[in-house]
Amino acid sequence: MEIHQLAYFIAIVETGSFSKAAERCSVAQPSLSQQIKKLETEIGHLLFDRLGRRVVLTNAGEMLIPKAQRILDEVQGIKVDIPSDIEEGQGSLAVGFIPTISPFVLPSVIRRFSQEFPQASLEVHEDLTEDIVQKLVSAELDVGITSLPIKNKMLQTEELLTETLLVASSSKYDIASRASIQVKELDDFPFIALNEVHCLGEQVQSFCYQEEVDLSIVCHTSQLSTVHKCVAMGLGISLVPQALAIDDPIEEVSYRAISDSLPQRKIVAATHIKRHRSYLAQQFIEIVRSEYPSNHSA
Amino acid sequence: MEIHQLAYFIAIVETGSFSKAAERCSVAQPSLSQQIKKLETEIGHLLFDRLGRRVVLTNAGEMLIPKAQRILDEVQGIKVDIPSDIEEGQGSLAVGFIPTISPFVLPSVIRRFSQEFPQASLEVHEDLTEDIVQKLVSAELDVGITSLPIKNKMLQTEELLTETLLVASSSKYDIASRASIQVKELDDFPFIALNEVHCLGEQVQSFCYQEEVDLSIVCHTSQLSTVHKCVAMGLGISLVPQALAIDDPIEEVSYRAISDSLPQRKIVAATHIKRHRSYLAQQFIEIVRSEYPSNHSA
DNA sequence: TACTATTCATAGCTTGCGCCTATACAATAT
DNA sequence: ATATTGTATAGGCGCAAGCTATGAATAGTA
Repeated sequence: MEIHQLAYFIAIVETGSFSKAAERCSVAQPSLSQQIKKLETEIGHLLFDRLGRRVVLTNAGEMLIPKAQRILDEVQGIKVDIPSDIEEGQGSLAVGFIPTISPFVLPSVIRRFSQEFPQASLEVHEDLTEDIVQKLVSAELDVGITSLPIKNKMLQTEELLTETLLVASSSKYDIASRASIQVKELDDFPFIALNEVHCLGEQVQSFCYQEEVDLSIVCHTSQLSTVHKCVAMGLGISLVPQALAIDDPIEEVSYRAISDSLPQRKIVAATHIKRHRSYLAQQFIEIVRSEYPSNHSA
Repeated sequence: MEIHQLAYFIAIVETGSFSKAAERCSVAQPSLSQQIKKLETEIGHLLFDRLGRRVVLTNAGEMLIPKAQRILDEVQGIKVDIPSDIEEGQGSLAVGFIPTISPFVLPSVIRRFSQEFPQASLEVHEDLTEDIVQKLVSAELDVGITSLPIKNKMLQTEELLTETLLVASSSKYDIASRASIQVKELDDFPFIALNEVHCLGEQVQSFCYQEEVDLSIVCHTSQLSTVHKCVAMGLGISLVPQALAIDDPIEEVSYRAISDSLPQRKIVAATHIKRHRSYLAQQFIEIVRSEYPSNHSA
C-alpha cells in the first residue's frame, strides 16, 4: 500500500470520477486506474463498481474513506508539525554543568529557559568535566558547560567568556588592603586549595606552576563554597572565579585582581562534533552566555 | 513521503542501527540510508545524528516516532480491518420492495437481517417496479425485490420463487365452494382490479388477455389490501398472490387455485449487472428467499 | 434509433526511483 | 597500531509507475 494510492482513492471519492481525479492529481487517467487496481488487490476487495461511465463506491470503499483520509491528514501533519514544533521550541535538551560554574548560573538559566521554552523538557546534570565529556561523547548530554581545556577530539567548544580568578582573602591578611597584588606574593600566605578533581583546582595549580609560585597549601576541599567559607574564616587566601565575587560575595572577604599576571579560565559550551546542534541547544547556550554573572551584570 | 520510509525509520529507532534495520526490513543498508536521507530532506530536519558507528535521534526524530508509528499501525489496520469488517457484515445496504410484496416479507426480513447483521445499516424503500429499476440503475439501491418481467438490460435478476395467484372470493359467490375453478369462469363474476401502476395489476390483465377472459371489472384500487377488503365485503372476486392467503388470510374469503391454467408471478432479486454483489446483499437475498411466506411456511 | 461524447480499461513503451554491489571513510574495540 | 564494525557514496540494474494510443461501453442527443 502506498500513500499516493490512498491520495488517488480520496481524489476519486471527492471528484466522483477517475478522470477528474487524475487531473487533480496531475497524472494520466490510466496511471490512476492501475494504482486503484493495485490497492484493491492488496485490500482484497473492490473499492468501486465500474458502471462504465460512472463509478460508485462499494462497501469496502465506503469503509476505506475515513481511514485513508486520516492517514493522508497525518502524513501532511508530519511535514507541517515537525518544522513548526521545532520553531516553537519543542523537544528535549540534556545539559551538564561543572560544579564550579553551576552555582552562579544554574538557577537563573533554568528559570529563563523554562520561561522562553515552556514546551521543552530540560534535563540538567552536575558533573565533573571528565564525566561531562564522556556523556557528551556518548550523546547522553547535548551540551556541556565547562571550562577549558577540553582535549577530547570528538567535542567542539564554543567560547562563552573568559573569567578572571581573583585573590580572595579576609581582612586578617594585609593582602586585602594592598593597592596592588603581585603574583609572587601569593606564597606569602596560607592557601586554601580546591581539590584537583575539579578543573578549577587544576587550573590554579597549573597557573602557579607556570608563574613559579610555590603555594603553601593548608587545606584541600572538594567544594568551592567550602573554600569560600574557609577564606571568610581567615584560614587562608585562595583564587576564586570572579562570578563567585559577583554572585555570592561574603562581606568579610575581599576579592582583588593580581596586577602583573591575570589567572583566567575560559568558560565554554561543549558539544559533540558530529551532532547537529539543535535550536534548543543554541538558545540554551545563548542564555548561559547572557546570564553568566560576569557578563550579565556588566 | 512514503510508507516504506516511515517503516525504515521506525526500524532504525527500534534496532538502534541502520544495518540492523536494513536486515529487518530485508533491504541493503545503503538503500535504507538513501531513503532516510530523502525523508529528512522532505521534513526539513535531520532525524539522526550520525556519530560514525552509532546514530542518535535528533529532536525532530524524537517527534517523528509517535507520528510514524501511528501511520504504520493505521496502514496495517486497513489491510486487516476492511476484510474482517466485511466478513462481520459491516457496511450499508439499500433495498427496494414493490408494494405487492413488501407487506408479506418486509417485517420478518428486516427483523432477521438486523439480528444477523447488527453492524450493518439497512435502508428500505417501497416503490413501484419502475422506480426501483431506476434506482437500481443509478445505484441508489443495491437490491430490488420485484416480480418479473424486468426488461432493463442494465439489471440482472435472480429468481427467488414462483408464486401462484389464487382466486379470492367471499362466500357470496358460489365460486368459493366449487370443486375446481376453470379460467373461463372468471368473467362470470364482478372483478376487483388492482391499478396497473402495480406490476401485479399488469400481470393479472395480461394473464386474462392471454387466456381470452374478459373480466367485468367493478372496481380499480391502488392497494392490494383494499382489493382484499373489497373481496371480503363481497363486492367481487379477484386474483391475489398466494402469500396474501398465507400471511394475512381473511376468514370470510376463500382462496382457490384455477385448475386448468395457473396464473403465476416470478419473484426476483434484481441487481445492477455491473455492480459487485456485496456480502450483505447476498445474505439479504437469501433471507428474503427463506422468509417469503410461500417458501417459509412450506 | 443511430450518432456523439464521455469515461474507464487495456496494451505497449518509456523513465525514474528504489534496490543492489562494491568501496570509501570513520569510529570503536582489541 | 590493527581489526572490526557501521554508515555514506558511486555506479549499474530492474521493476513499477508513468505516458500515449486505443478499445469498449454508457449516457446523452438529434
